[in-house]
Amino acid sequence: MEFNEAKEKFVSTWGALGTLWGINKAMAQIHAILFISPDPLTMEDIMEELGISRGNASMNLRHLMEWGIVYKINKTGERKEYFKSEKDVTELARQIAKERSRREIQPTIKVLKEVSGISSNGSLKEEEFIKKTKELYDLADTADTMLNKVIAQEQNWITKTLVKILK
Amino acid sequence: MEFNEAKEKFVSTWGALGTLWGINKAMAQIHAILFISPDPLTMEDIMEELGISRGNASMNLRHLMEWGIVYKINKTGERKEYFKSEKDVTELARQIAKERSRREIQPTIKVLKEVSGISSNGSLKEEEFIKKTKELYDLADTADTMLNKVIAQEQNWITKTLVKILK
DNA sequence: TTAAACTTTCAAAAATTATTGAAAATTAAT
DNA sequence: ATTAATTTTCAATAATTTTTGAAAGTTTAA
Repeated sequence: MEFNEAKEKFVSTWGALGTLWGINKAMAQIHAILFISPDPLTMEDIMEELGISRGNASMNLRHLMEWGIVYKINKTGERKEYFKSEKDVTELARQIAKERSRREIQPTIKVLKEVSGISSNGSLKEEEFIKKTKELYDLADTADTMLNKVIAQEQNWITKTLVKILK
Repeated sequence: MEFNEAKEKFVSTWGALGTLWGINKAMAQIHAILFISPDPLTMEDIMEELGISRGNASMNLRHLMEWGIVYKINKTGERKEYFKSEKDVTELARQIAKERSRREIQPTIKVLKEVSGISSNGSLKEEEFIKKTKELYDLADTADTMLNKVIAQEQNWITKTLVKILK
């Protein structure tokens, strides 16, 4: 496989994965080309490389910046804006995990806590509801805590060791 | 908050979370009502409770069965089919993780391995491509391994302890 | 301050995904 | 074998999401 084929394969796979994760294709693909590019790219570069419109590029770059995984840079003496992605994969994983926890897991945990807190009238239906939503609450809370700890900036001895042992 | 309000809130939150995770709303909501129901439900019950069509219920029940988190049961002497969900949250998490790993992470890992294996012509572009896709490969592989180990059926001493320590 | 270079916004169009509903298929009892 | 109960399939429709493109907005330099 030569470079261009590999690049296309990578970009389209990254786009497809994004789609499965609720991130739109253009956003994931823009991230992909920035991630593998040794130099920052302009909006024009991105539009051309992916064959997408200016509006699309602009909006998705904004989203990527909101996620904290793409930065805008200005080259002195140049009018155009350049974009580059977070290059450290650990940091990338951390940002994504953080964002997903904030947007998805935490709101869900909040609702699970609320609804599992109702008082039961003693019926089987209500007892079961409370029991099951409590169990989900515990699961989600554990998962979220672990996600945050494992990904946390300061990797402590335990987690570092753990990664080695588990892998 | 009384039971019906709590139930609706739970069902709709579960549906919304599913959507964010690339699982359609009906599928997630069907799972939700089965999960909190003390008894198995018929397709009719599900259609009525969620206000969805027969075709929709049928297809999404099939998907849930493919995911291994809903089972069909037949009551002796009854024509109708009943459905019940996996009730053990640990098992639920395990099945979901397994399915996602199989459908999403593993195919991605495969592509990353392929594309990072090309031979470079020595240019900065190609060197960077190989370096970055290799890093992603390592990250995805580590994440997948950990996911599988932590969720694995036979929780060993290390993981059990770990969950306690991290939480 | 004007003009050129560039970016953002957003209504409309296109593409994708989910849902319906009715016909076809299946199942089980008579 | 026929019928009635039930489920599945799938083409058509509806809903949602993404993308476009051009007008409006910004920024910088002269």
